[in-house]
Amino acid sequence: MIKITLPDGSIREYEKGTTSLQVALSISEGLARNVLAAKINGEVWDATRPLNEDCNLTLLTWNDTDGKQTMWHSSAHLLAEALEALYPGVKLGIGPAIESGFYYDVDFGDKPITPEELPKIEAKMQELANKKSEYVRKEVSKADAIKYFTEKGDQYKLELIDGLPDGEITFYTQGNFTDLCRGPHMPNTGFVKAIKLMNIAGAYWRGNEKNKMLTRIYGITFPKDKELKEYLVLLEEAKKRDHRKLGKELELFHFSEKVGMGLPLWLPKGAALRERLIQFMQRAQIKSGYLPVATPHIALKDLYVCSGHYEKYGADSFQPIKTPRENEEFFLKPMNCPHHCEIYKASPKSYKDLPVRYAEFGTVYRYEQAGELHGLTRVRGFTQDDAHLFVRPDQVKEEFCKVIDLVLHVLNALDFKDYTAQISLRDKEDRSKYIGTEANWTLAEQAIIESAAEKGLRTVTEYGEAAFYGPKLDFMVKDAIGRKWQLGTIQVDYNLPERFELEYTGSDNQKHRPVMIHRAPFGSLERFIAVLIEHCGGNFPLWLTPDQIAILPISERFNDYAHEVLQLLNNYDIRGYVDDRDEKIGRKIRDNEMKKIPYMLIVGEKEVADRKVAVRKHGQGDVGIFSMEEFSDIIKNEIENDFKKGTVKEEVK
RNA sequence: GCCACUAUAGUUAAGUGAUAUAACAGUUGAUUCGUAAUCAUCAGUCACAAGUUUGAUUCUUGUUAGUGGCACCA
Repeated sequence: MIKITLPDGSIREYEKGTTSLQVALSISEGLARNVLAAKINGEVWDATRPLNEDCNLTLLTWNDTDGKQTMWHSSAHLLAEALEALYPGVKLGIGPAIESGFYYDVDFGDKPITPEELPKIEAKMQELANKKSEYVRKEVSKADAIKYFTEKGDQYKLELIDGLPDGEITFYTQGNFTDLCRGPHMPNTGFVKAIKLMNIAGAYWRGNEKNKMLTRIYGITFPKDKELKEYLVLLEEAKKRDHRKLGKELELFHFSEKVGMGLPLWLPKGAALRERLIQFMQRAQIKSGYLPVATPHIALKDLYVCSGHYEKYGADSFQPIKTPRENEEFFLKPMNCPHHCEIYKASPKSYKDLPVRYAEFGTVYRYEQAGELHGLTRVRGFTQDDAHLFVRPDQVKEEFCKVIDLVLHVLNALDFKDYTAQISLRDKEDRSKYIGTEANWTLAEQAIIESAAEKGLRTVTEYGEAAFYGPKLDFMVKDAIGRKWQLGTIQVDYNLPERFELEYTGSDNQKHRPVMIHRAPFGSLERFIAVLIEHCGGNFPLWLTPDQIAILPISERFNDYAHEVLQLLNNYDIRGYVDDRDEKIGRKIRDNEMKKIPYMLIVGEKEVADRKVAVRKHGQGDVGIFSMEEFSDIIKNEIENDFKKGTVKEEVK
């Protein structure tokens, strides 16, 4: 007999070799019907796998993330089975579950499939699912595994087997399909009741661009048809928040083929938004002891040779601009840091001067490959809210923590709650791509890890994601359709001070090397605004929105009063416009609702007589009649509330 | 850059081997209006280039740009 501990703490005894599914059955038949997999001592197992020792057991259903993942992974196998049935001779790559659904990478040989064929594949999958074929796990020797796939002629699987140790290889079979797979899988294919193959894309085998490109088919499955429908509706809703769509509708920015791809043009309303964000950051930075600096858009090649950027990115940058006579080479600036190093060097520094914090809204240009451009999130010309802190080694952690505060101030002020801080460290094995000494890297990595822990950030650690010159802490936020983007970034750099031979005089009267911290709480303004648009669905916080109010005269007769109201409210720092088009009030309301204007002030006979305004709030409707002073208080309070959430400590120096 | 798909007016779309349709936006005029679309009027386009064809917006090829991925991201 073995003892099985259930999540509620109760312990039950079963015969050795009992499966999780049988355990479920002993609890309730309904539960057993819904069990997709089981978590055994924290590890996800097939529900049909025999249990031979005492263990903790959690049954997993569709309501558990791991349950969903199991079903989606099994669905990938179902897709593969359907593909083998419909397209004999296809070669299979890998087919994992992903955050929403699954994919399978397939080599169709010389006859690629088209999106029109997807419904046919879906139908086949459903047909196979309805057979309720069991997923059967089998441990195989490496030799047998190689034999099987050699006979099948699937070189991709053979390549995968090649990298696996003998004795740890398992096959899973359902129906007529057998795949190399670690598992786990759901008990049988019958759980799949709704299937949607989303799209087809190319993907390099094993993610290496030197390898062949396989066809990747993305799909998702559900245990109920209703859930699929809901999911598709959700996707539609998300598309409505796409910043590219809203940017057009709200007249924020524009791309022109004539100007060039990836080069955003900011329209007046978008520019107004940008300006507000810049002001917001400038205020916070002044409080935190930053010194504004400004640098040109081009610099001599030598600057980037010195910084190391030329060696690393020279070939993948916009190519140099040459002077006609001297033939000097200038590069468009891809970073602000080398310039700031030169500013640091412009005067001798004492240990008493540090930390020095140079801040610049610097516009930089990077040659991004055509295929990677995406709305405002990935562009070729963008503005960073960049700053470089030159600090003594003993100040690194304190300064790092202060920068985290600043980033949190930004995220709080804009109501971002769902973010993760990603700690990017060196690749564990390959260290050839990094420059700088082992000791400095270790110091920097430690500083980041400790600061993040001290600030209580929710972190994920990624090895191999560090910049070539140092580790970093990135704040990752999701867009409307779940794609993750890096916003704020903080990076420790021991390399540039070395390369630029930066120094300060210590209390010992000796020369010392400062440490540099790169930081950009927004990251790039372009990307930040893109994510912000999607985050708030175009309904910006009142302090930020380009137009806070629209004044709507009932008819032409009240236009003069409307303009007078605007003038008065301008004096209270409230901005907006008068909608004095020759339209009926219903029309004006509709149009301004669509433009997501936070407050509409309607003025007619009564309002003129009382010198008041009828206030209508976006998305809520009529909220009553107020005097200008009362209305200004409403606005002021709302803005204050937005800001109460974030705080920046005053810098005392 | 790679794989696949797309390109019709400012926007969103319909359609065709004989130069094309609608809605909204825009113009002009009427209307002077009380909380999500007043009526009428006018105007404007088949991304670009080459080819096939009596004839191409439609078919083919190329270019450019966009979309979904992959790879890349100082």
